Amino acid sequence: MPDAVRVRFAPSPTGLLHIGGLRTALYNYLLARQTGGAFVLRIEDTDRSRYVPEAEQDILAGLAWAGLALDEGPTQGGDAGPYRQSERRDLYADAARLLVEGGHAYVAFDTADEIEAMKARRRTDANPTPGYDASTRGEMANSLTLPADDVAARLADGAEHVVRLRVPEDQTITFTDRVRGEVSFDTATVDDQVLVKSDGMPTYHLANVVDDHAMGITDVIRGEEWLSSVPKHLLMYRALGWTPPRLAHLPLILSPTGGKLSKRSADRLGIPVSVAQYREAGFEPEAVVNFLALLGWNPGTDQELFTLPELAEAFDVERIGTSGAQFSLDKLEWFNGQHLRRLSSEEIADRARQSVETAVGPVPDDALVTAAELMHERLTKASDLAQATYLFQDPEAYDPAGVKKRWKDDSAALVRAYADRVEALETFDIETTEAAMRELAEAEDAGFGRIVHPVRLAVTGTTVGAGLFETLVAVGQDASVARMRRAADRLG
RNA sequence: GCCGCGUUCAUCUAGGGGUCUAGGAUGCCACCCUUUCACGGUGGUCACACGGGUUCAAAUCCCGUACGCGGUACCA
Repeated sequence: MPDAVRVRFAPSPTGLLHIGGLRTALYNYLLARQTGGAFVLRIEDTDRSRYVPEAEQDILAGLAWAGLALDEGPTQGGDAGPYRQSERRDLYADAARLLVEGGHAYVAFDTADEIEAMKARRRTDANPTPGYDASTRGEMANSLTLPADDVAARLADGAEHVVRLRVPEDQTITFTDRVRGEVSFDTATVDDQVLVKSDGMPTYHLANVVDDHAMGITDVIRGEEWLSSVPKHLLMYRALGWTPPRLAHLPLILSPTGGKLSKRSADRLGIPVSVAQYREAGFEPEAVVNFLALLGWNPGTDQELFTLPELAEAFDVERIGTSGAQFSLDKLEWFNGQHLRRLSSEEIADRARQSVETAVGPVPDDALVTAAELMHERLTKASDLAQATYLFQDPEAYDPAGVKKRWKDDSAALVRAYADRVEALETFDIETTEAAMRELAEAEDAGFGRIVHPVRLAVTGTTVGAGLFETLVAVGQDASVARMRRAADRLG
């Protein structure tokens, strides 16, 4: 029986939670739920220059919105805390010391200028980006080249320094990625990564390895951008005598035009990129989650519609795809409509309330639910309900194209005649209003369509919407009659 | 440039030597349903990047090329 699965989502609080980040979080969450393991949130705030104070709150809000409940994290705690890297510095310092003492890392004093000078010196057409590595570390100022007492003196002096990983020269690091299979790197292509920055903070690489080990993380699921740093991480695990977690690197989410889905490209294409934007755009979390889950993973069956628990059951790391997936707003909207249709009218009313009230002011509960019932099958987003303003107030205008198409010479007279019949109805419901119209059509020897379309226009101001008689009932007897007469007067 | 990863309809994808004249979904088009618009239903449109090999047989395996993406930071 293997150890219980522990996974983490480890975002850096440098901005709003990105949609790609949410997918990474989702896959981790799914694995945790499916195995009965733990889903941990760790805030990787080791870069002071890029730190955004509101980001952590946004990450928390985004995960909560999507329904990805945390088992451990900075706000609810857990046995493996603290969950912010800025609060775990001692751990990193200890690990760095161990690495240096074991000869797997070293202290370096080079300034940025000196490193740049080395690179300039080494730069050739064949090698435009020389690294700080086994081939160059010998000519730099570090504890490998300087006499021990000099190093000690500098350190005692408080000289600025970093700790670098001492990457061996000629090794091949091979590992198994659960998505990609066997991957290998030659250490000659890996440079001596800075592990501790001159401000004393660890870089991602050190902190990540230390924390994944300290927190008992068994499975790392993260973006493909980390694949090439795996050898560095593995070298550290080996040097520290720790067992590395299982690894799975996710293909990236691409913009609809194929490039990287960056803030900038997304803005240009008019697609949201942060989770907060999806929420504001009126997408349902269930739909976003479903869409994201299928962007790079598939269940191997024809099922496309999933709830979060269904996803947790069907999820399988081995079925994650290998190639980048382009984001498609069309498909997301389809998922949104599908998930909307699975909600009750009460739930839709709830989710549409804000947009509706922004459009027409306060609306009573029952009116909102009635409206939701009527428009249920027609909504792509709950907020679309706000477009049917006629369900809540008299139409202010009549769609010109609709008038042109549907309002004929006899329309005013027919609408007035129908208004009279509706007004006289003792029972006002779908059956009686429809019967009244059929009778009128017969009496006037006018086609049903000659009446129904103008009446819709008169009552709603548009040519589209739910069934007319259902709409009439929702609007109410008096209001319907009044609207018909007013339209007959106005449109002539 | 170098290193790594990838490449099936416009898009998300199934498939992993014969069952593939390549399946599903979105999009688009048409038709049906229908008082409108949707929903739903039916049908259509549309793909194995290219070139070599291996094999009786390749979308599937191997090699190369092209293209794309990632990395090449004291950012994550």
